[in-house]
Amino acid sequence: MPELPEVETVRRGLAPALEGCRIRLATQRRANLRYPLPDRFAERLTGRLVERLDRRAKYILARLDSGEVLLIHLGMSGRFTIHPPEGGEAAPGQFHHATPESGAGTGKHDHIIFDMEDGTRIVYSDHRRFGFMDLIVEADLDANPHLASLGPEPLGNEFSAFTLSERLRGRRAPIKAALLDQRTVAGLGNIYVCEALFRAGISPNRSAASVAGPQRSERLARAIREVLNEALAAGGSTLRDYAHTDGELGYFQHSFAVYDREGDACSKPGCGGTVKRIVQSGRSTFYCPRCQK
DNA sequence: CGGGACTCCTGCCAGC
DNA sequence: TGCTGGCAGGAGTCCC
Repeated sequence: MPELPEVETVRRGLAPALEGCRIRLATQRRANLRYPLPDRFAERLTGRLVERLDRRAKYILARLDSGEVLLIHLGMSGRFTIHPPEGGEAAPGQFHHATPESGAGTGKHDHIIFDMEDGTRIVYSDHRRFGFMDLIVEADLDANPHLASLGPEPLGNEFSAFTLSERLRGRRAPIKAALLDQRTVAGLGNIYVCEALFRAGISPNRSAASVAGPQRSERLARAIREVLNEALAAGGSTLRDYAHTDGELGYFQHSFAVYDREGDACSKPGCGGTVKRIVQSGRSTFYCPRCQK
């Protein structure tokens, strides 16, 4: 689920339940996710006020009144569900709005539980456990290894054709691999890299360096911003009164032009090509060999 | 250093 | 129906 648009959607969904709210009780049901949880993880969260919820790349950052930041990465399968108090009403904008049921948070893969002061229960579950959480002193945040080497936010002001070009120059790796590298641009994953390259008409096999010129880098930078913005809009628009807990977010998956569409006719008007699947550094790439050059 | 292969973990689905 | 292999939205580590 989680590339930038999904993580931002999750952040927005969690915000009403967390921002300005105090954690009455945090519970960890195992000692590790992808990595060991920090010492006394649950105790350090219990009683804390969540002052603000931010996002950087694919990370969610919960700033706490203790001066620490709870860093959250959803990995491949990390999910939050929000369970309003019995008899309570879901705030507008909440997602994964589960019907209040005792037993929420007791599933096999429910690893972390936040019981908020107002009775809302927030459950983090992650069946593959590629996600992780950490607690970091706020002053040390920028130096944190997870965050320190991240490239620019693609929807932020510092991202442009020029900054993209600078980060592609001289790199011999395929552009597909370079874009998955979070040091190039932060927040892209397999889906949106495929989609952005399709929109830009750039072959995933082309070397990163060969995309560093002004024309291609401009097209690619624009395509990245476009696809992320559209996905964000699709995710956000369907989150309101979203009533499932199956982890599906938004409906942008119906708008994929190439991702998971092997064998389909290319959607570019007049192209006539067929979407192909190849494997690059162990991961599927979908593209149209006809119009992506 | 850059880049590619491998790794972690579990679930699901197609194919036999 | 049941088993097997392949694949899944990520990214750190190791090795050349």
